[in-house]
Amino acid sequence: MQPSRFNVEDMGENLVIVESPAKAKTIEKFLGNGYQVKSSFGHIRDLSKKNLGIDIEKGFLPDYLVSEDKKKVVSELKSLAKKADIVWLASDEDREGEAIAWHLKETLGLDDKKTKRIVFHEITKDAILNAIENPRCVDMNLVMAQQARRVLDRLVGFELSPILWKKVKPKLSAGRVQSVALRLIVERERDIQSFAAKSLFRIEGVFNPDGAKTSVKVAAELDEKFEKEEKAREILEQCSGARFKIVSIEEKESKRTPPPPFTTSTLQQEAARKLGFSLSQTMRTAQNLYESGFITYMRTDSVNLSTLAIGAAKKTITELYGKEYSKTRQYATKTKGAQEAHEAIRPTYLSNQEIEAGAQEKKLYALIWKRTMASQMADATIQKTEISIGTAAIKNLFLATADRVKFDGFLKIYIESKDDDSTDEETNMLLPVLAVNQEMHMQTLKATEKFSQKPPRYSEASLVKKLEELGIGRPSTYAPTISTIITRGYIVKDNRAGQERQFRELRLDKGAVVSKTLTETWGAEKNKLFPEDIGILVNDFIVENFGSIVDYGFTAKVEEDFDRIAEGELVWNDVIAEFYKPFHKKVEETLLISRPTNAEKVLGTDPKSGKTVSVRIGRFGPLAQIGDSEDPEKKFMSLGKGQLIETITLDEALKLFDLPRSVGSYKEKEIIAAIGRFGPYIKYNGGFISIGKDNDPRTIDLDTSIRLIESHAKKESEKLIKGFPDEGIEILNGRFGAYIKKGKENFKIPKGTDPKELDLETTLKLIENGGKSKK
DNA sequence: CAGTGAGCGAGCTTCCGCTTGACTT
Repeated sequence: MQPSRFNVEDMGENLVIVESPAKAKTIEKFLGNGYQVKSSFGHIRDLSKKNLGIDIEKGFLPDYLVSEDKKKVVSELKSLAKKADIVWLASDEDREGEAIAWHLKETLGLDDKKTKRIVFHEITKDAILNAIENPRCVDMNLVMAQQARRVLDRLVGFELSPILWKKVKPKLSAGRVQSVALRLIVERERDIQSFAAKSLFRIEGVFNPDGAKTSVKVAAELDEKFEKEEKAREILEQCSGARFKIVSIEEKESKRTPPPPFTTSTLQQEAARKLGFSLSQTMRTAQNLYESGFITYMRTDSVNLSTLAIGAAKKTITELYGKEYSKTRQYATKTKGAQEAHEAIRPTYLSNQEIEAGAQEKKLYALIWKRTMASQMADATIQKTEISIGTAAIKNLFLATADRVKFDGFLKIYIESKDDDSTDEETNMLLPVLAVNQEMHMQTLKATEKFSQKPPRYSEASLVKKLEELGIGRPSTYAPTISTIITRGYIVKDNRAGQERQFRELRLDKGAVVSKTLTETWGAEKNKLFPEDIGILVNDFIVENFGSIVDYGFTAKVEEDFDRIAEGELVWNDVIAEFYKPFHKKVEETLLISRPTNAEKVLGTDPKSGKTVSVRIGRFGPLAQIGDSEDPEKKFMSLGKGQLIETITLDEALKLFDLPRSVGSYKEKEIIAAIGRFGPYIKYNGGFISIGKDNDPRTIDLDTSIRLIESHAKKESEKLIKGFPDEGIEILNGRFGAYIKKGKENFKIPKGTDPKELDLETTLKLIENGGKSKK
């Protein structure tokens, strides 16, 4: 099936190297005989990890090494390259891709004569054959721009992190991207803590055009809100018994356009909002879809669709919904610093509305299919009706609006979700036919106290959105960056219970205003990002000393320089030198100034003992302390979940010391209740039993504790399936099924083996060749 | 694998971006 111009005799042996193995497989099919397509699995070399991996004296000369896990790939590519007549470097067409091509050329020892650099924007036979006919050389300006990026990140990361080890705690980290992500979280938390909610009275009435005859209702809201309850009451009183009529009716038509196809960032956001997926879940599932050939590449910042895909969308939309639903659109990427080496994320075959795959894969595929299709569909036409209702009794007007979809267009299959989960207030989906001056009967009227909303906490997905807006980070690093600042203990992804708050409601009832105080729950958080004390400490330290690095515009600024290096207008190590001189000076200064990074905060005095109560970060995390450091009787307690040094009150700190507490005794042994690292627990007979969310260690009673102890003992007794005491081997029932335990190590049991039937010989064999599980 | 909270002081930790497996007690 191959075209004659590419037959074996003409071209000899050809080796094509791409970045991803899934891509390699597809391309090999298109090229056929004489072409072997292999993958480099991304970058093959990186800066040495010893010291900086950069010789600053020699103009920031990088010391590149083949990474340990890439040695196999590199040696395989080397031997294939030796046999090949031509090596085609087909890595992505962006800064990183160009660098990969150059590193391959250097590492494989390819000479210019037999090396060709090619790029293609879509994986179709035409595009690939066209690329092969138009080869070029490796663009060294672009490679040097990547080198500048790499060296800058290494300098920042490997000079800032050690300052933290010395001043705060070992193993901490800082970097151009992660430190900004942390800053966003810490600053947002402070905004939330300092936010003072204001309340306003909102007045809502329900009107009916013909008294009690029909059930058609118009819900309308007064065009003014009031700070004072008395003012709201006054309005309600004035409206009592008043005659209302329609003052105006306005009709407006508006269009809504579909959102562009998915990029990594928008896919992560929508999968979180619509499917409740975490970032890592989305990326893992998308990877599966990509490897099975269902979707295009999932790490992209491009909203571009190939002409092939646009054609397929037009055909499928016309078939499924009719010609009037199709509208061909080309989207332009607006994101800062986008490199657009790939297409948008879309189904490889748009005619496949559904696929055979796992449950998560199916759901994510359906989302991608709908979004891609919607992006090629017609605008929706919305008819908006605005009615105002007035009375001679007050100067204000009541306003009612209704949206009616005249033509659904793309809304037929896709509605984009919003970040804030504020529910839309009752809207009138259908307004009855009404006329100006028509009389309206007031059915109900009420005033409700509504509080202003605090700024929303970031979720993983909304943090990615913010980072992308700032041009910080890349599609391949959004999820790992957030994982890093969680692993460092800077932030947590957590749920928090809401608090109760009272609000007032006034209602007009038979001509009189009746008021009551009601209670609502507010501020509950699910899967949101919260800073931890150590994160706040590290952030403040970096903002104070290295504000320019965590400036929200820093990355955008250096990206401009990288672009100019790529254009050949600047020399890469000049750019680095200019940055490094003042940066390194500040590093040295900061190391010299020994400053107390961990000053304790005094909360007040313990009324019981008269001793000082303080909070600080200890060796094992944040703690509260009663009594000063010289006090031999001083007491410590770890802070609980959600408590921060910055915000904890004296009362909250004192409460911590209510635990551990003795619940009573059972079979002559004492039961102690407390809160540990894994949540609340009771301790009995030397063992720990988790008591779960439903029990509070401060109030748990003896009966409940005994029940928990008994059920725990029963579970423990069922844990041991079999034992070989002489060898110190046990076969146990664990969370993931049966496993073998020898000493402190665990071993797997292959599927299909009945653990009860295992004899010593096979068990020993399993231990010997069976994969040891870590830890 | 939980309740601690000082300690002799070797050698280690760490960045961002490109890619997939190996792995889960």
